[in-house]
Amino acid sequence: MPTATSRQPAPTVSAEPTDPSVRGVMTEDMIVGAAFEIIEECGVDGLTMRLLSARLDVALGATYHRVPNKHALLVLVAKDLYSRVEFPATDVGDWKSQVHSLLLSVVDVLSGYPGMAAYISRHMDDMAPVDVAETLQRTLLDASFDQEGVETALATLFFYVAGTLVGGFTTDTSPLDASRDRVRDQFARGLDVVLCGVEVELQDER
Amino acid sequence: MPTATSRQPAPTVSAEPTDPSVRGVMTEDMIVGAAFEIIEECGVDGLTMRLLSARLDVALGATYHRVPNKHALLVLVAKDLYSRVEFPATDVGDWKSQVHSLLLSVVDVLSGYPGMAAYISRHMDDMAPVDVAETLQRTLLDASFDQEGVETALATLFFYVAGTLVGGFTTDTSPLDASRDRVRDQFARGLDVVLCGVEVELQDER
DNA sequence: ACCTGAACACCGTTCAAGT
DNA sequence: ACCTGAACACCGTTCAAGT
Repeated sequence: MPTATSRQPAPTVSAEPTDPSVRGVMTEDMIVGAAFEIIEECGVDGLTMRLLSARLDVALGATYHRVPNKHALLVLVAKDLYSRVEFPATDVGDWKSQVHSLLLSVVDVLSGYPGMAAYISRHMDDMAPVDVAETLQRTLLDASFDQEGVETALATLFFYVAGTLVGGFTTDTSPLDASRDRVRDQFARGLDVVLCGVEVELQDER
Repeated sequence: MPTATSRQPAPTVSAEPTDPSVRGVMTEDMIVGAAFEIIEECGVDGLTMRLLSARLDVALGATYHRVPNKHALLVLVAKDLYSRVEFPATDVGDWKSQVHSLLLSVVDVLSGYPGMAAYISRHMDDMAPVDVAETLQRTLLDASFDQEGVETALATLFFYVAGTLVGGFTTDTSPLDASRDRVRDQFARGLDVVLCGVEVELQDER
């Protein structure tokens, strides 16, 4: 039975580079975990290789021993975030509700880490959410869109989501959960507007 | 007769803070102008107060004598860019085509300055394009939207535009004009999809 | 193999000192 | 009033040196 498929829970990153049973080693997971904490509190702009090292209680060089640079670290962070996105069941609801809940999950996952979406948007080459994109594409194709329609719909949805994440949620430290909820609701309403436009586009094609 | 109203052309910034006839003074306009050149070539990330001062052939402190800090400079740059946006005539075409051409002008103006849209998105408090927002609001109200509908439509369009600007156009130095045109076309198609959804929303209200 | 910490080449911003 | 340039407090990244 095809149910909702979330991937994995917390900081899971690639294969184990070092045996975690050994005491005193600093794994990639620990670095990514600490990075999450800092980004949550101070945003991506507040994430500093020095601050990160201090929180891990190691020297600056030790962090660089596990992670080649800050960008690579943020790629790992993004990958981990994507693994938390919940993919809706393919047999429940129409394509619109499936796309709606998938993208709402994306926003929920990313909106808790200020500046992350902005960083991802600026580095789409390295950090594109391929699973999400492929799922969206499949969903639209199953809904009998043709290739060109899928392309337009995907780009439109994509830019709408990116815009909300970058512009809607304060990129700096926003301790106001109330405003986050308001933007979330606004996003959901606007998403339905966009999906409505996509549907009309679909009807024109058939 | 209400025709297309562009504001002013190139680097025009506020009132004159110093008499430009005096030799040897460095006006705010000169700083903003040099900033434009650098952003065009190197993006906002490549704009450095030192590089800017070097291009103006003055010491670092001289730049800070005219402009309080880098953020304030970018606010001036944004204001100047907004003045280049072309506002469509209110008596030609329907509301959809008016919104379409206004937002296309916004994209045209901002897409030439890599990283600028991303910076604006992160500092909406200081840098919101008020004229554009007000014009959009009036256009939608004239098209018989109610207050709530206008709000949703505005937010949706806004986020879509922001997403395209931040994600669609490479934020770094993109010497490929071909890809810029492709993204522009894609934006225009997606914008029609969004406007289509907005129109259906309007019909539901009436 | 893993970690340390000084060092390098940058930033934005400030400010005493000059003209 | 306007400008200079050294100085401060940061960055990301590197790398000889230790264990």
